[in-house]
Amino acid sequence: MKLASFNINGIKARIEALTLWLAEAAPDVVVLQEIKSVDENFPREPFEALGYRVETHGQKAFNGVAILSKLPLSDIRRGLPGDESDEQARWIEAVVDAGRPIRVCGLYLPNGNPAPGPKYDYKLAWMARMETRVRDLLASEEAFVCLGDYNVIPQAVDAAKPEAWVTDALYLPQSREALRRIENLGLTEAIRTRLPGPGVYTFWDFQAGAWERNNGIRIDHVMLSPQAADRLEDAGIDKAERGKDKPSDHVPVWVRMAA
DNA sequence: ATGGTCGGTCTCCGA
Repeated sequence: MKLASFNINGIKARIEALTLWLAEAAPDVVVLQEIKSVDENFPREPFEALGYRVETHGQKAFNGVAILSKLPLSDIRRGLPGDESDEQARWIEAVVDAGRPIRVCGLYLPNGNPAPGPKYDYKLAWMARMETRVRDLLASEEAFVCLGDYNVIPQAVDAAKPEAWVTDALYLPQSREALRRIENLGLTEAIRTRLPGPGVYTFWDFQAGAWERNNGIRIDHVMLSPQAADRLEDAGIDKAERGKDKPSDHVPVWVRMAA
């Protein structure tokens, strides 16, 4: 089974690039971030035509996540637990009924800039809530995967120019520490196990010729529970997508698991 | 040294 994550930066602008990639990469399940659409306006048809079930958790203009799956889904949940007042659509999860079930959590972690400030406080609070959710899932001992746009550069090796990020919410020590707290609960980051770097990136800014200069960062991650890590076969990054027509600023990341 | 680009949208905000 192949699972993927792709921050598409607007579903309406990405229908063509996304359908072309899906036809070529053929993931069984893909989680999307930044759909920037309400559920009612999400263009389901082109994806259903490719054999995908479509589950969205959208909001107007910003954020928004989705799961596309060729396999049946159950226990679909929208929103990260822990704050009833949080209206930002950044978390969706479901159990994929593969040969053995696996829970898939698709996440769009807050950017947090400018830091310090209320947006950074929200990022850190959101990460604390995610830590709680991961603790609860680990206690269940089920196989699960948390994948998406984490908006955290884990280490200096994960940026072409780490010195340019030292005051940025994506790289501040507190952000990286919060990410380590989650990972150190017992998760395995699948992409790094196969592609340790340096020079392995998942995002290149639209500005200042970042792609042409390979001025990238690694911020899209795939975290596996111990039971899921046992089933990891391969992982990768579809870097070529960034060089195609009308690309997102992120590229897809994927893992292949034993069924 | 600093400006540069996207997407979505109550013409500027978020990234």
